Amino acid sequence: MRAAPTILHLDMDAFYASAEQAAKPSLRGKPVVVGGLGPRGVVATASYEARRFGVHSAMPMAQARRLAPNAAYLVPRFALYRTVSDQVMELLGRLSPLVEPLSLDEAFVDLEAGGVADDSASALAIGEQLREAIEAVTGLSGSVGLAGSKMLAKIASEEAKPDGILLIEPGTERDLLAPMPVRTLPGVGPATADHLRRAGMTTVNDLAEAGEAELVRLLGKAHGGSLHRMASGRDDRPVVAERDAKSVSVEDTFDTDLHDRVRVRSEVERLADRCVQRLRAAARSGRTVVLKVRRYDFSTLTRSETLRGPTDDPTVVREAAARLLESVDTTGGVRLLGVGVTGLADFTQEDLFAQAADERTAAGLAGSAEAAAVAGADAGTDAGPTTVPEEPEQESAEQLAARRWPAGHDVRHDTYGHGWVQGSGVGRVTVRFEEPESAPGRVRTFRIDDPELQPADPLPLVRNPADYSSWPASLPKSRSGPVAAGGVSRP
DNA sequence: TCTGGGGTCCTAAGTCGG
DNA sequence: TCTGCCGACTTAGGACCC
Repeated sequence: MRAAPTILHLDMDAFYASAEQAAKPSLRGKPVVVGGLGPRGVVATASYEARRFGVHSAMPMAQARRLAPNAAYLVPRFALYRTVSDQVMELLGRLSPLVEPLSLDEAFVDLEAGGVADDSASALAIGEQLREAIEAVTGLSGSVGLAGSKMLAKIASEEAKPDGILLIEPGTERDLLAPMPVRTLPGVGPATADHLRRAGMTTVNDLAEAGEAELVRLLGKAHGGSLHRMASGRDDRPVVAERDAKSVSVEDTFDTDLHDRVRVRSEVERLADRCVQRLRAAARSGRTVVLKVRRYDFSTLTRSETLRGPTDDPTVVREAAARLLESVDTTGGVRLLGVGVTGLADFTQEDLFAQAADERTAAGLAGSAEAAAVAGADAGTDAGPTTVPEEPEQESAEQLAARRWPAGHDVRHDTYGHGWVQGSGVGRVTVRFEEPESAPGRVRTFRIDDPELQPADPLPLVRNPADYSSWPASLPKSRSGPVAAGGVSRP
């Protein structure tokens, strides 16, 4: 806990849904739901208009459709969100070398380390300027929380939502926290909240008064201890700029459960290949291979195998995953499969030699020539969160149309210009022709194989953004040194 | 109508070596 | 050599986060 409220938490408001509304004028002011559209999809983000119907994230899509049948249902477009996120993070990087992104739409900033704020007044001023800058550059709104610790800054931005700013003055945090429900604290989810409720604790004050020993007894050393500190308003976790990933994993939920063992096996190998592609893209290698299986009844189990050394060889990972699958009973059906790698190491030249030596040994012993094959595969897949049809070869015309023309994706028509897919089915695709800065546009319907219609890249949400290249205006001298040493990357 | 995908951290039990 | 203890590591699962 520091003396001045100089930790800033930024949270973009209903990020995915707001980005879609900014991209599609006809959706502004309307309920928008972004998420997986398959039979097992869930809501990623609901616009505030959709939330009024009771729709919220993590809710099954089918339930959302019943609550808000007239909302627009869109598939997420991570490329667009990442572009906007990069713009936002670039602005944050101007405030401090210490920026800790939590996701595409959220980050902590240590304003003190940036030398841009050292008291409440200057922190508030910077927070307001930041919100203006984000709005001007991206067209979207974000909420800002300011406090002396990460926990309180995050609680503050949550309270400020939507489109607001809130500063928690040091000295007031205990009183502010006391009446809040335990779920407010980071690390308290449904299970812990239930546990605490059974012990008679429902508010943050209950936790603070229970004492550390009691919480440790209930929840264990690490969790109980940290919870008691949080409940007492104590949180000295630093803002950490760059942390290395500790694992890489991919998983797929299937539209219908898999029963065929051969099919299960081939899916595992496909996932292993995708996992390795990601691993290689990150220039890492890993030592422990993890297989995840979710069965028909939603019971989930994992099996792992630790190799003698780190690898990024697709054959090695594929075979390890296949071995792990042998120990899993899949009768009854498989709902989800996942393959991951942990125990990550930086990919080094030595690894390359070791790898090659291993492969020669393996080839020599087992006589397997393919072991040395290089997996240059780079399919550039961007599957998104949609679930996988069980039998691609038996796909209906409807599914085919949805795959070629995903709801919400951009298109360009030779005659009518830029638009987005409003829906598709029975050989037809419906397109609304509008752009981020146009008036709401008109809808037209085409055959799904209309040669004039092509998929298109998202357009920038703001065509000519205001120039923030010299923001914030007055930079204290302290910035020149630490920035270079701190190593925050700015495009 | 059930319940995504990508992660992190913690705990507990078993094993192994010194 | 036997026994006990400790620490490190592996494995599985659970909770939580966005």
